[in-house]
Amino acid sequence: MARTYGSFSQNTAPRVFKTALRLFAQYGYAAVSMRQIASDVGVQVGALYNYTPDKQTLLFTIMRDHMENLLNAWEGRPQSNDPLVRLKDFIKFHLTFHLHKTDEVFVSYMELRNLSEENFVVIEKLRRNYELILEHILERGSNDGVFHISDARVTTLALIGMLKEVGTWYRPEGRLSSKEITNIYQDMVAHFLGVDSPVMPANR
Amino acid sequence: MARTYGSFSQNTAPRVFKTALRLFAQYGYAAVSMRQIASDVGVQVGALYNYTPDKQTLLFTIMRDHMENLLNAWEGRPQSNDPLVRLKDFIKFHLTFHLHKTDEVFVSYMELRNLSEENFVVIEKLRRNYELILEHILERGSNDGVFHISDARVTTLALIGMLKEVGTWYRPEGRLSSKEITNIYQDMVAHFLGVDSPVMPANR
DNA sequence: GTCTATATTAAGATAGAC
DNA sequence: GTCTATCTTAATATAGAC
Repeated sequence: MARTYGSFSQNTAPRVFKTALRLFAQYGYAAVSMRQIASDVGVQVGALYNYTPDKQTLLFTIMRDHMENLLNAWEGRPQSNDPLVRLKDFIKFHLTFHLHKTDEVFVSYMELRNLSEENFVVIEKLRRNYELILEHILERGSNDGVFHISDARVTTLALIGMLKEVGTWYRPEGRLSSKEITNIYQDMVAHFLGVDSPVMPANR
Repeated sequence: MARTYGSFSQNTAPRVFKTALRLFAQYGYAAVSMRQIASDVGVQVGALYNYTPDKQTLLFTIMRDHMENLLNAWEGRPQSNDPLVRLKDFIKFHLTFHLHKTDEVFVSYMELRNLSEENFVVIEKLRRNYELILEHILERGSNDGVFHISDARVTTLALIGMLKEVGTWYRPEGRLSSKEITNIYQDMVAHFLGVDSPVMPANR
């Protein structure tokens, strides 16, 4: 491929999105300028507009890609019929994904209000679909008598809150590994849902 | 008091801070301009600078006042020596405060990264002090054998996540009243901590 | 205490050269 | 595909009149 105007080109597209993601996570969408993104990528500001029609679309693309990756990754997994196994699978999946995609998760949560109305609708629907995965697992387990839940909706949201919180304090070099955290959470949540016997295949 | 330049003045100070709080909560600090605040207050932009030296201080003042109100309100309460009573008191206090100060809570959580370095240190310390209230209650209850906790720090953070989440979905006109939510949470958390007997003085 | 006017800086986005 | 240069708009903050 021919170089254009003396600059390296074929890697720019992914670098634009990665840089924007990192800066949005650190400073917030509204506080980051296109000039700052360009500077960190190592191009002039005009070049960015080869990769996005505007700043808003840059944010939207980042959030949509993340949510679709998340949903597709879950759908692509083998699904157990046992509610407790399914729940533990979900916790492991959620934590693995979220502890390794901290910027994406943070931006997708924090920048909802900076989406245009039409973009917000799209992202909110994807987000809701993800919450429904957990909600359905809980409903199923509750109906089967495996989980003991007083108010299903409140319990779902409380669990989501618990799981979301992890992203705010986890550090790869911290006291607990992502595997240890997963185990603690799996036990904590099972206990929380009043599961009778904690006897389970280990390290599922 | 004499009116100045044909305008009403004595109410402006609180209105500036209330308006800024509302707009920061809705659109985010970086996305809100001083002009927009002035317009909503009903003054010209220059008038704002009678009440704050700059925009940053406006944000800092809002966050500091909120955190100090929160801590002072807790300190001013009678404190029980029974860990479970204390825990339920804290949950009730937390939810009552947070369900009625949604904007303050939201801004204090979302805008941390828009504080200047020196302002961040002050707010972070206040935030940490608040978390420590719950952490100490759990430690005490754990030592007394009333609560059954595997990892104290993770449990504290999980609980904080659960409690924080409430602010994102509670609506005064929603299905559950703030009183009902409080009861559900008190029971859920007690169960979560493995408290043996749910027999408690009601509506504490 | 508030106004109008303005200084200064920086933002998003585009045009046209290479 | 990227550059430089520029258009247009809007931001924070200040000065001085009333």
